[in-house]
Amino acid sequence: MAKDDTTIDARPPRKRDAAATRQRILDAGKAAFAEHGFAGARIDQIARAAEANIQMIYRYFGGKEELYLTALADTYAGIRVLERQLDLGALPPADGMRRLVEFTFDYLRDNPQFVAMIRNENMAHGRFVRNLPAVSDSALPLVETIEDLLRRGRASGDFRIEIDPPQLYVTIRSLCIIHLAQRDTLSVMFKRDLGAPDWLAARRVHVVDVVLTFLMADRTR
Amino acid sequence: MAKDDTTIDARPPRKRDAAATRQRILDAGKAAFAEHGFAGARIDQIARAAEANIQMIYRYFGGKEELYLTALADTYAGIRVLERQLDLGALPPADGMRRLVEFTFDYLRDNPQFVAMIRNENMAHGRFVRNLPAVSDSALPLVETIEDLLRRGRASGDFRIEIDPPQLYVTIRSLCIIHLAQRDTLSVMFKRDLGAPDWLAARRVHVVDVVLTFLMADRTR
Amino acid sequence: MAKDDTTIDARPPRKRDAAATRQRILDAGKAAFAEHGFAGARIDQIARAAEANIQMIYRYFGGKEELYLTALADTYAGIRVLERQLDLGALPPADGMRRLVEFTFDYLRDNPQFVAMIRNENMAHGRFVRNLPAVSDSALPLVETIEDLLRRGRASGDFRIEIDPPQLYVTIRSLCIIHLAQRDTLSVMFKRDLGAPDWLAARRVHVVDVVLTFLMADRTR
Amino acid sequence: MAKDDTTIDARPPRKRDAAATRQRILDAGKAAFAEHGFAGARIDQIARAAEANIQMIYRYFGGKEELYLTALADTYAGIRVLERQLDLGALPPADGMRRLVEFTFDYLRDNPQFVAMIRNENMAHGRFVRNLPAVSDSALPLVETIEDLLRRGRASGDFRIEIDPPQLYVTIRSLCIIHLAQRDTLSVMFKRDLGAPDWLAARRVHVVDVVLTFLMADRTR
DNA sequence: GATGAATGAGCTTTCATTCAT
DNA sequence: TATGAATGAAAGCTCATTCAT
Repeated sequence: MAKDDTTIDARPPRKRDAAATRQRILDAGKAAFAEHGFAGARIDQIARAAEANIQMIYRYFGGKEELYLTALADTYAGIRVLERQLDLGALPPADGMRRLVEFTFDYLRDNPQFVAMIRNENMAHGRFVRNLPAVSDSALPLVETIEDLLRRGRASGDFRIEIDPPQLYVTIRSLCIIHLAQRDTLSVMFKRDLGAPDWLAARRVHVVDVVLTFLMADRTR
Repeated sequence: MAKDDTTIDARPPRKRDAAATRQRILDAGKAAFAEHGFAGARIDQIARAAEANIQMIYRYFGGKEELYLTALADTYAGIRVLERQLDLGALPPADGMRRLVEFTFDYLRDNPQFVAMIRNENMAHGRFVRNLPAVSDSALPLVETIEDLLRRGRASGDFRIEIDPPQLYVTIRSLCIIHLAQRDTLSVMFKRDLGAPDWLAARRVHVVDVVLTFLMADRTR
Repeated sequence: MAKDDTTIDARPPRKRDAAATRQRILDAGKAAFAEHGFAGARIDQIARAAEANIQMIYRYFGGKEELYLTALADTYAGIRVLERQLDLGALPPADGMRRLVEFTFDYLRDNPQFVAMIRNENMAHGRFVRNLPAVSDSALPLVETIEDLLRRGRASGDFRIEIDPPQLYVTIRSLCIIHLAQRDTLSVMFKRDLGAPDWLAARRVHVVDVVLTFLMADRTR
Repeated sequence: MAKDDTTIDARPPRKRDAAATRQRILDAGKAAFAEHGFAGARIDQIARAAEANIQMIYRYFGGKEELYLTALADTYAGIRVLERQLDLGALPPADGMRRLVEFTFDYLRDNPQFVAMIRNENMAHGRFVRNLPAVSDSALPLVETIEDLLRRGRASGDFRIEIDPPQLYVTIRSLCIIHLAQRDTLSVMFKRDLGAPDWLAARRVHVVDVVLTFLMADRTR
């Protein structure tokens, strides 16, 4: 009946591993903040979810705010690492751009906590994110990547437009994130679930199409 | 008897106009919810901003939640009305589409409370918006408008692509709203203010370009 | 038996008198702070003692610290008023001095909260008292009174010593307060209760004797 | 194997000396209790100040309360020892009395922790001090000393007054301690620092004068 | 219609203390 | 002997809400 026949109590006696406890708290915090925002997340609920107790949050992080900051930094760290591993320099520009869009789309789709944290931050008017170097420095490599793709694309004749890299990235980001960041309102509006797999698949194709068409279309005719 | 009409009363001119008081509360509520979200907004602060007192909120709306719901409905009502007045049927399809994009862009730019309420709702997983017919019914005329534009555009040869109207609208919405909904994080990321007038002007041109290019580009070559 | 025969419940239904509630809280606060010090006093216990609830403390005073400050100021206000009513100018200098000492002795004996608050403040290194004008200005009239007595005493030949008024007042204060401020330690030390009426009576005589002898003794012989 | 005697160990020289650790904790405790009182002192802060950790406090003393008791007893032990070494029996009565007052004055001035602990105890209504034989027995030799001085003084004609020895000692103590025990309130009141060296020097002279004048004055004239 | 008084519920944070190695 | 991990209990404070004029 219990999950284990031989032991009476399935629960582990007591975790005495600081790193593990800290990590469980951080994970629980990320989940809670993503789900409820900074103000809405409850410190005792995070502790319970982490199978720890409240005081451990204070011991390991200092307080709710510090835990949030850590969760935020940790969340941003994820995409940063992957973006750097992309290595689009070896691909033909159109392929590289397609790859970048798809990566962005997939990453956001697969990391709802990241999307949620972005929302939190904008709700708080960037109060915390403003002090995270991980965020304010995250654009540079990305912009350089895009710049390189655009340059090579124009050189090869694939891309026929001059475009500010940040402008382009904002567009890519917007196309890839809107159905996640505003999933509920849009889903109600269109009476379909914008998080459903088939819809996501269709949108992925569409988004790539929009971006590449924009870059490659012949406007001279 | 007590209050004498002819004497100058030292007391501040207490508004005895129920409708006006109600409206002031609603406006203050919309501002507060937009600024701080549902959880973050303070009922007493709303009362003070409305130059009313807390109990009036309960009298006129029933509670914080009901006030929020009213504020939400009211906020959504605004765009609905304007969307219906658009009357794009008379314009050539490309012009109509440009008009639609520009209207969307401008409306969102000029109504930050609307953008903020969308964020609130998605943070709350659509808890309130789900029950607002004003929202769930708002897409229909829009979809019909787009359908009409697309049909006419394909007929005229201007538009060379088959596209699901909701998909297109999500794209338009995304391009027009991202720099507002995620203004703070993107501004930190790119070290520039995405709410600045010149940036907005540039983006407006870009957004129209992206949409129209997508629809009009010749993919056959 | 109960205060009213016809009602079942003797408790008043609910106090709706703001001033009375505020006063009850202040009184309870003064008692609690005197008894347990700032850190030791409990906000909920004060509320209960005042037959109010915690939130009223915040409503009327702003917080524990502000309540303490008010209690402190209020406590100091008491002696200030009485000191000003002393009017020793009409008495012969020796009588005036005796009167001052006796007043000081009696006031301190009859106002244990004042003595306790002095202790609190010194324990807190004057953190709160420093910002109370009621305290820092309280010495001036007193010093002037003493100065007048000393001048007149020297002129009449009753007092045969030159003495700094603050120095004298510190001595008077010390003689009158020590058995109260350090009642417990001294009582343990001497195995008798220094708060007992007969001991107090004896000390009162002694204290007056010490001060007057000091002022009037003939040191020339 | 692990720890090598001949190699320089990078680790800080961990004290493996139980007695030394205990002493450091006790010293830190005395300082902390003197500074902040029993309730205000923090157990972890004491541990840190002692360069030990919290658990050592429990190991060596049993808990906060027991540490406080030990600190209290230790503090009282100091003055006891010195008082016994005074040996005033060899001095002429007036000189002996002067010596007693000066010793009391100097000891209190130089041992602020003692003054502070007295305050703590009176704040706690003697809860701890009551059970310390070191305190309740401390008066006896002192009273005997004073009795001897008074007897000899009256015999020699130097002292012209009958006075209860405890009464006199309370007066001496009061004159010597007030500016220390109530330094902050009195300093604020008189707008001068009662702990300043020159003020202390002046008071020392004054205090001796008050006591000796009281004892030696001719009241018969 | 409007307002001061009162309250229930909950939240973050702190502190002394004990457990396990 | 020493230390990192964990916990029970409570404290101060805030917020939405209702009561009584």
